[in-house]
Amino acid sequence: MAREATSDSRHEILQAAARLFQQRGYDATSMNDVAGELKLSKGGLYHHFQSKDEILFHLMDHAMDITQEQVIDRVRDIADPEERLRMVIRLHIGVVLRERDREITVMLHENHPLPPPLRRRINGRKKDYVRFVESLIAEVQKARKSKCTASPRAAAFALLGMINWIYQWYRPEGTLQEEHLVRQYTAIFFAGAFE
Amino acid sequence: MAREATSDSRHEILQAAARLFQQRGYDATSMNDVAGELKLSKGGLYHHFQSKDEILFHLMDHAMDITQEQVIDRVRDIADPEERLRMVIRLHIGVVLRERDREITVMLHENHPLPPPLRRRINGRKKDYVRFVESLIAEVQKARKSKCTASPRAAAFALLGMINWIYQWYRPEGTLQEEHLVRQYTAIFFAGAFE
DNA sequence: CAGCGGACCGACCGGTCGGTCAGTACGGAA
DNA sequence: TTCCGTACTGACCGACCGGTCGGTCCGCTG
Repeated sequence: MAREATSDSRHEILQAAARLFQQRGYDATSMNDVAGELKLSKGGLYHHFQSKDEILFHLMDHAMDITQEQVIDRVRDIADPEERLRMVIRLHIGVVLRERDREITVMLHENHPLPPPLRRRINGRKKDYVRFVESLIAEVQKARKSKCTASPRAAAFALLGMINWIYQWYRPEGTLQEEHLVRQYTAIFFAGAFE
Repeated sequence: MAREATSDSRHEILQAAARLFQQRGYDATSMNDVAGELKLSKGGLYHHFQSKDEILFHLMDHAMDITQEQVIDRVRDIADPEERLRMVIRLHIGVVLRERDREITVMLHENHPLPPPLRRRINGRKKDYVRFVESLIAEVQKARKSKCTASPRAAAFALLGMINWIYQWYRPEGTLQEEHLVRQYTAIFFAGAFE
């Protein structure tokens, strides 16, 4: 009971913080701003978290949890590597665009220097994800017996770059909708922009 | 004389600010930090610029000048659209990686809310550049008589995303060097990751 | 009922921020 | 020599920052 209430509070704080950090940026958001969003004082905030840094860390760590659950775990059972990669592209775009998952864009954008141990943990998880995409690309290249002009590493960075950059320009009310984006990005990555 | 000296000072201030903003971020860099880099007091800084915002604006505006000079102006005389696009990719990557041009990554990363007129000017110039790339892609598609599976707009965003994201992970001491990057990104964008 | 402990408030801390301003040093024009 | 504009200093301002702390409220347990 008590534990759950605490956990709920922490979760609500993280949600409010994610929304504000995404809108105004981490540095430009004060702890008073976060407290004001909830029915809480700044002091009350520090009952749940030790520091502003800790909030950012948990936000980012949660963003990596979301990526794990919403992307990696959901493609595990797809046998064909190419289909798996196509689904990764679709799901990863979905996670970046989903308005509910604001933690993702906060994690993508903020590079506030966390205390080294925390920073290492987040960076490690990010690198794991890059390696996951990289090895999947390598698998597809192998299955297709392609000439391998592109190294899996560079291809992974290119793919993650084009998807992760979306948050910089995407507007839900714009003409480019999620399904179009998925199809076009997939086509470009698999066959280039001119096939 | 006097005007040139002033102009020189402003330029030096912008350079120092660009370096610090890139390293620590705009919000985390104080005007004292900037002054400390030069032989100047904070008050002296305000003799050359009205506000911290104004420095950021001129930094970003200069970043767009660099893009204009180092990319757009240098491909104007290339007749073949495909060759022109290949050169744009090469030059744009060069600008993002060049350590001298720190303004570029500051402009790419910071989204501090500038006063609306200034914000509009920067956003306008950014959009102009996207349109430049977009129309170049359309031209290449036309010349190649390609089936046009990808809309030029989405392709432009994809290309700019994969290139602009580079600053997030690139380390000069790493194994992926500029020339490799240029060749692989060009290959991927033209023919996909598996041809 | 007592009393304990988690949740929370709000005043407060030292420090830093962006920005201001009176004053000064100085080079050149008159 | 006087005077003026430019470049610049350094002390200073009010606002606000992240974080702390003594104390209060209240539901649960015994």
